[in-house]
Amino acid sequence: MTTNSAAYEAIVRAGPRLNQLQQVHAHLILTGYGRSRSLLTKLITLACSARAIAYTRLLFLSVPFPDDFLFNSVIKSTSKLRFPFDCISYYRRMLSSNVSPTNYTFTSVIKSCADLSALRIGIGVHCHVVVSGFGLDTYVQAALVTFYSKCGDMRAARQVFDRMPEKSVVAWNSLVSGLEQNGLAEEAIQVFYRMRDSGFEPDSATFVSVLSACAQTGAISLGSWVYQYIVCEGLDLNVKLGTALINLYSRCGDVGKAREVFDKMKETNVAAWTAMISAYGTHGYGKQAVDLFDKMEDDYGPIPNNVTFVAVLSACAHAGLVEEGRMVYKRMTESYGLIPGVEHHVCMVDMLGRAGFLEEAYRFIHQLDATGKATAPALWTAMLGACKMHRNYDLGIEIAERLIVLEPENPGHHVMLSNIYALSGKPDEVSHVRDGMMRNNLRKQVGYSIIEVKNKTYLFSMGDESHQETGEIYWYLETLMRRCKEIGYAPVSEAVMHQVEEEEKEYALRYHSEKLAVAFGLLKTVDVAITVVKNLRICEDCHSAFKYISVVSNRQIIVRDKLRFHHFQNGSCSCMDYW
DNA sequence: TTAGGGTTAG
Repeated sequence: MTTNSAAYEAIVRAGPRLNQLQQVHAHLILTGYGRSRSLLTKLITLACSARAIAYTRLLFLSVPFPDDFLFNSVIKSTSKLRFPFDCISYYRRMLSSNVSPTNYTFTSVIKSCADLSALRIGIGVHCHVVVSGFGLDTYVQAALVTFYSKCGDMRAARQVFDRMPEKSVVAWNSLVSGLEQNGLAEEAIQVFYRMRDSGFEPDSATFVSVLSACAQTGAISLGSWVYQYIVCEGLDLNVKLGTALINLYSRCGDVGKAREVFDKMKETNVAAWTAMISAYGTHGYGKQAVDLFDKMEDDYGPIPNNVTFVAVLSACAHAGLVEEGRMVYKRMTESYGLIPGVEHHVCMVDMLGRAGFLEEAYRFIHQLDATGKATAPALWTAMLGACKMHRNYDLGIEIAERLIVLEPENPGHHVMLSNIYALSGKPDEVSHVRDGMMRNNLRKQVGYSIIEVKNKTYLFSMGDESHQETGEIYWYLETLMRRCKEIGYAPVSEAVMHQVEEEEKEYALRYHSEKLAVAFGLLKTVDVAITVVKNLRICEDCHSAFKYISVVSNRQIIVRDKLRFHHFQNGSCSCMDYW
C-alpha cells in the first residue's frame, strides 16, 4: 500500500467482513497509514456494518479528537444497524466533545430512541433539536413522529405532525403507521383519507399500514380496494405488501384469497410463509398449516424462526394435532437450535391441555419450573383454560388462586375462578369472589363486535340500543332465537358472569354484542356469508346459538374472536367445538 | 478526503 487511495481501495475491498477488515487494519498500521482519520472513518463504518460492535468501539477509541464527520458516520451506522445504546452513547460523547450535531445526527439518534422506546431520552433530544435550530427539518420531524408513536404517545406524535409546515409522504406514513401500531386502526384509516385529500400519493409503505389497519377492524372493502389499486396501478407486490395482504384476507375470514396472494408473490421470505401458516392455524386448518410448514422445509424455503414456530404450534393446538405438535417442538430445538420462549411453552400447554392431557401439561410446566422458567402467568392461564374445559375443578381452583396472587389486577382470573366455583356448585365461593372484585373495582373487559355491511362498519356492544334500527334488530334476533329453540337450542348460562340474577342472565346472553351483530348482518344482506369481528373470545352460548342460527337462516356465519376463527355452517363450527 | 436521513409485513 503505497498511497492513501490504494489503502482506501483495500478497505472497500474488505467490505463489511470482520476478518478482512482486521487484516487491512493491521496492514495500515505497518505501512504507516494507521492514523489516517479518513481511512479510520471508513474502517469504522464497515466494522459496524459487519456488526462487529466491539471492534467498532475499539477503532473509534483509537482516533484522537474525533471530528464531526466521524461522529456523524458512527452515529448513523450504529443507528441503522440497530445498536441503539451505542448510537446514543456516541451522541453523548459528541456533545461532551463540543462537536455540534446536525439534522443528520438527529434523525439517527431519534431513530435509536424510537427503537428503545426511550421516551425521556428522546424528549431530551427533541429539546436539543429545537434549540439547535433543526425543529423544522422535515426528516427530523418525521423521525420524531415515529419516535413518539413507538413510545405510545400518539398525542405528541400528532402534535409534531400537525405543526409540520411541509408534510412529506414519509411523515404521513409515519402517522398512519403509528396509529395502526397503537391499535387506533379507525383513526389510521381516517388519516389515510386525509392524506389523499391533501394531494399526497400513497406508496407501498402507506398501503402496508393501511392494510394492517383494515385487518385489525375487518374493513375488507377498503382492503380489497387497496389490492385492486395495487394491481391496476401496476405497483410492485413486494414482500411486505404481500404479507400485509395475506394477513388482511386471513383476518377478514378469507383464507382462500390469502393463499391466492401468497401464490402470486414473486418473492417470499420467512414472514410471508409464517403469515400464511398462521392464517391456516387461526382458521382451524391445522393440517394445512403443518403441510405448508413441511413444504417450507422440503422445498428449501426460508429458514423458520421463533415466530414461525408459534404459528405452527398454535395451529396444532387449535386442531388437536398433538403428535404433530410434539414433533414440531422437538424439531425446533434439535434441528434449528432455537430456544423456545414463553409463547412456545404456552402453545404446548394449550395444546396438551385442550386435548385432555392435563397431567402432561402440568408436568410440562413443572419441568420448566425446575429450570426456573415457569414464572409466566400465561402458562397457568392456558392450564386453567384446560381445567375448565375438562371440568377438573379442584386443579382449576388451585391454579386460579395462584394466578390471582401473581396478577391481582387481572379481572380475567377472578372471572375464571368465579365461573369454576359456579360450575362446581359452590355458590358461596362465587359470591365471595364477586364481592372481592367489587371491592377492588375490577370489571370484566367490555366486549364489542364489528360487522361490515355495504362498505360501512357497525359496532355493537352488549345490549346496545344506539343503532337507528334497534327495534328491528332486536325483533329479528328474538325471531331467530325462537326458531333456534324450536330445533333444540338451549341457552348456556354458565358462560356469563355469575353476578347477575337468573332472569337478567338470559337477557345478557341474548343481547351479547356478537348476537346483535350477527342479527344485523343477516337482516341487511341476502344469501352471502357474514363476518363478525369480536375483541374478546366468543362466549359458549353464542357459539352454540350460531350453530343453530346457521341452520335456521341457511347462511354461513364467520366469527373472528380474540384468538381464532369460527366458521358456522349447517349446524356445526369449523373449530369442532375445540377452542 | 471520508456519506448521508425519516416510513412498511409475520
